[in-house]
This record gives sequence, structure tokens and C-alpha cells, in this order.
Amino acid sequence: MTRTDELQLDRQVCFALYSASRAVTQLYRPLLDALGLTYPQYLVMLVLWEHGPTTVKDLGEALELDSGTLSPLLKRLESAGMVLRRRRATDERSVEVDVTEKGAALRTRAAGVPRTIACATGLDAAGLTELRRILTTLTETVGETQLTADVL
Amino acid sequence: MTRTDELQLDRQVCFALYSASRAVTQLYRPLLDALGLTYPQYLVMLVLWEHGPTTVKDLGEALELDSGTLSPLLKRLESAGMVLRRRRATDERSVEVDVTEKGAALRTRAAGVPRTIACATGLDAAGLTELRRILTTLTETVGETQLTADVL
DNA sequence: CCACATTTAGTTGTGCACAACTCAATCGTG
DNA sequence: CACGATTGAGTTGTGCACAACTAAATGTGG
Repeated sequence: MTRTDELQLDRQVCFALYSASRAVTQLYRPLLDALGLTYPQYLVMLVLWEHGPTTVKDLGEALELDSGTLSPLLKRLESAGMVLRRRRATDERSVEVDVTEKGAALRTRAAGVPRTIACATGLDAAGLTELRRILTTLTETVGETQLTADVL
Repeated sequence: MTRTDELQLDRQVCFALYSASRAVTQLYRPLLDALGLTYPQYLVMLVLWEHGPTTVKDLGEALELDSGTLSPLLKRLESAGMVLRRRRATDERSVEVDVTEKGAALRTRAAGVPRTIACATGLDAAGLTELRRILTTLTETVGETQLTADVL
């Protein structure tokens, strides 16, 4: 084992990414607990607050999540009284999701969350913007790549 | 809704982080499938390959995972024949984990994984190092922060 | 109009994450 | 030594992620 070993854990940017993502989710937890939301549920609410009634398909595209994740999540949000779901009259395949009054009321209480999180990251506005740019580019790049085991 | 709305999804660095982390895990999937590992199992194997026999506690510290995650994961790695677990003679509370011959043999086949992933990110060595530095700092900063709902 | 392909949600099964808990082994202090 | 506190691993329960599948609604070419 040398310091330049390709498999060394601390050299892996992917572990840093995995680790940072979990750490930030933990940062949200106490804030979102107070709102009765998990982090993925909060992301769904962000889309609904921003866009109004949205189909499951469009939520999936916005968050890059499939129906296997969204269907049970939305069911939980519905039983918590945050959202309503109804089949579209014009296309019975689609289900439109919208916030309830309770869900809409939550928006005010959630207003301070992003700023609180941003402060806790210790990054300034420029640092946050730069990090977001790098990560967005990274997501797009790897999203287009289809690796197979052959490359090994 | 204005373009400067604090809750706008596309302005959230945290979503970018969450999204990038999942995208990169997806990038690993075909490579690790060929090795019979999941991404968290691969991380455990990296630690074992690097450090040799390691207790569950030390694995947890290296990967920032608790026993609730590691215990079942290690049980699956054990039934896959990749690792062995045994109570330490000097302290029966600790369980030491080590790779089997099969697990050790996997290391050679895994050698190309980091480079393959690095290429697929589209980032050069400097970009990867810089991203890793930012993320590591971020993880450390938020790890020290204890938020409560009071700040809202 | 009709057979077949496509689209959209939902279901099932596996494997993390993580909080909260249990239990046994060990440590520390009087 | 006694005994309460601490440590280390494991268990239980909830909620994502995601692959693979099902089923119903809609689109489409002949």
C-alpha cells in the first residue's frame, strides 16, 4: 500500500460527495422535523410551492426520482395532510399533486430554512454558487454517461 | 413567485449535492454489479483493503456510518463470502472484520474503478482535487454544527 | 375500428441510512 | 471487590432509492 494507491479512500472524490450529502441532510433534519417533513418530502414541497399542481411524472423529472420512490412518499405526504392527489380528467393516466391549505401554510414557516442552511455551510454566496455550478455540471456529465463493466 | 425566491429549487446547493451524489452512485452501479458489491459495500472493502482487519467501530468512524447501517451490511458481505467477522479475544465487545481470500482477490478487479469513474466525471485531476477539498471542508463544517429549530 | 405499442402510476423486493433501543463486556471509583 | 457508568454491536422500525414488474389509459398505423 502506497500513498498513491488508487483505491485509497481519502483520495476518492466520490466518498467526499456521498459523505457531504449525508452530512447536509443531517443539517436539515432538526429544521424539517419541526415542519413534519423529511428532506425528500421537503424537496417535493419546494416544487409544489414553486409550480403549483404538478403531475407525478413532472415531479419525477424535477427531482430525478422515479415513481417507485415518489408514489409511497406522496402517499405519506397525503396522509400527513400536506398534499392532495387526483387523477387528471383529461388524461386518467396522470395524477396531479397539489398542496392542501396546511401544506401551503407550511411555506411561510419554511422560508428561513435555505438561509439557515446556507449559513451553516460556512460558504459565502460566491462559494455556494460556484459549488452549485460544479455539482450541476457533474450531474449532467455523469447523467449522460452509460458505463458498462467492459471498461474495467 | 419571483426569481429571487429563497425556496427556488434550482438555487439550492443542497439539491445539487443530493442529486450529484445519487448520479455518481448510479455511475458506479454497473462496475460494482460486476464485482457483486453495492456502493456502501465497496466503501467498506476499500477500508479493509487499505487497513486490514478493522473493528465495526473503526469502520463506522472511517465511513461515518453507525452500527445500525453497518451490522446488516457486514452480515450481507459475510454471507457473500467477502469478509469474516470474529469477536476480539482481548475485548469481547469488539467485532473485527477482515476480508476473505475471495474478498482480497476482488481488489485486483476493483483496481480500475476509481480511474474509470474519474474519467466519467469529466473533471481533470485539478478539478477533482478542488471539488474534494470543498466537499471535505463542507462536511467538517456542517458536522460541527448543531442546528435546532429555534434558529428559524 | 382494432390490435399493438407507449405512457403513467403504482407495487414488490432489496439494500441502505438513521433514530431509538437492548444487551453484554468492560471500565472507573469508592 | 462492588456497582454504576460507559462502550460496542446488534435489533427494530421508518423512510428513502432503485430495479423490475404490473396494469390501466392513451396513442397509432393499418
